[in-house]
Amino acid sequence: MPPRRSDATTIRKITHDVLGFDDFRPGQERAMRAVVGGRDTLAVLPSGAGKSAIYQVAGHLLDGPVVVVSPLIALQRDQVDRLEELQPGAAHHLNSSMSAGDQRKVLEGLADGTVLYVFLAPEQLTKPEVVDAIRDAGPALFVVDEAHCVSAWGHDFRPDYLRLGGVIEQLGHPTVLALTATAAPPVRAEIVERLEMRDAEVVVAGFDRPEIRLEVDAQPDAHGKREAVLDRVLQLVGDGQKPGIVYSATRKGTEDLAEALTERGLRATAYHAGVRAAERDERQEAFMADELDVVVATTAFGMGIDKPDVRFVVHAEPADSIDSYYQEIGRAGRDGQPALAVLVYRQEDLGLRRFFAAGIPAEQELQQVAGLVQAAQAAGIEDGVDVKDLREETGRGATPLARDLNLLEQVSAVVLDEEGAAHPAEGAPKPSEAAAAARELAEHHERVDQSRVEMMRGYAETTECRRQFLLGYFGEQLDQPCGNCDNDTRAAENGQPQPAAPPVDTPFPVETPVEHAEWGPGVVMRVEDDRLVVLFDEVGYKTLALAAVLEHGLLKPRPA
DNA sequence: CGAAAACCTAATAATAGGTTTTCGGTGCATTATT
Repeated sequence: MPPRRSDATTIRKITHDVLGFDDFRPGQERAMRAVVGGRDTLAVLPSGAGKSAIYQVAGHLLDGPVVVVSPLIALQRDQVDRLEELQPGAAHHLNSSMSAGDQRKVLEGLADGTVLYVFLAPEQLTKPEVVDAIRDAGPALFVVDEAHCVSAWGHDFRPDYLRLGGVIEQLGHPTVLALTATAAPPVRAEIVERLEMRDAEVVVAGFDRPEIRLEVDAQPDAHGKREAVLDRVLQLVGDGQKPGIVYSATRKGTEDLAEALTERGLRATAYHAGVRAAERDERQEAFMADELDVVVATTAFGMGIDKPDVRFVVHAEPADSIDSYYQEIGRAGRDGQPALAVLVYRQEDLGLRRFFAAGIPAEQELQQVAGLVQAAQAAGIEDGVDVKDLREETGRGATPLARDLNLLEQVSAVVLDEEGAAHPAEGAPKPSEAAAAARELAEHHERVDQSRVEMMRGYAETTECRRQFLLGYFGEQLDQPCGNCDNDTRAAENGQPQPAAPPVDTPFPVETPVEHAEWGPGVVMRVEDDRLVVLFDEVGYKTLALAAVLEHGLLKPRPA
């Protein structure tokens, strides 16, 4: 159905009347127009760029409620509170922290038109009564907030993210709006694919954060690294550059660093998922209220932290990808004032990231799971196999089992019904064949994930402008070295400013589609003096020496 | 993959040194006890 009022004037008027502002952030208006015009849209916009304004304005112009999928209950609450000020009573969340009665009231409110916005986690959409209620209300817009979770969490941790595409279909495919602050091109492609977005408009804007200075402090050993982290934080806080966040890869690492910083007189605390909920909330609130100099945290600390005056983010270990790293350092300097991102780097620390990126399930395990599902049907069990039963029969944990089932589902061996029970797919291959196909798929994921870790290494070890490296990873070109990273500063001090732009006569400029004999099709992501970074469909990111490429004719241009 | 803990060993007392084993991140929902 064509929208009635999608013109720019109307959008501007609604934005002014409802949200009270007249100037759009980059990309914001374009995304609004696409959504109001009924087009599926992926908006990659920086935090604080008013992503929620996009669906708020659309909510005013469209006919039907807005469904917002949000990964954390805490985020749902924040967003409902914010909307409450603008449109009292229109926004509600729906999750297991509510009484059954309150949950039912929200669904009834959707039916009678009093609830205009509903915020929920993807797990809610596995319940048939929730999906039915939303479908019957005729939703106008389906929003996936923090949409990178689809790719980052869907495969094992929170598999219901991978099923959102099917849910959207069940809802009659309302317009889909996916929102995220960072996503490299392959992550964008996966979001569009998994959500089954049609003819998606992709809006990417405002990636650069020039106010964040980028530094890497390379350290040879564990002790030196620890001291370097502590010294740096003490010095920053001593200079009044606070508050800040220190990221560590392990819970134990956060506890150790927080204790050491406290001993040295700072107001520091650890934050990770092992801290009990009430205590975590207190620590987060203390940080927000400027009662702490520094929070030492795992990745549990982040989404929803929108504090404008964070002055530094120090990493005691590298992140698992540049996507994650950029998201984490992006929490600094949101007020636009200078901020600092330091990665204290040891090569060995990439090992943990490689470990998490690894893990191809044994073919035997996959075969066992596929076999159990088929055997149940052969035995005449109509309801399928419950995931809980599979856990008992295989003795495996929830996370690996979820991954196995996802893989088997993707190779058309297993389907999961609305209750979450597993059935054999129609015309399912034999368990042995399904297992082989699933393993192959897992190998593909692993190659890509490992290549993302390698790109993190590339960032840590590059001698060129770090901002050009980061932005290049996201497919954005920065023509000049930024002058606000350690490499550029060092070059300037040595009287050898970084070379301006890559030579224009390179045979494979950025964005050239190429073909490699072994690795297949890919796209050039980055060009340096003597090497190329190519993103291959099958194996992820690869760095190639330009000399070898030219000498052996490794790459051929490919029609786009 | 790498660090740290746990477990050995060789020796005749306490502990240094080597080998094996374990562990590591993110949250929804649900259910069983206080």
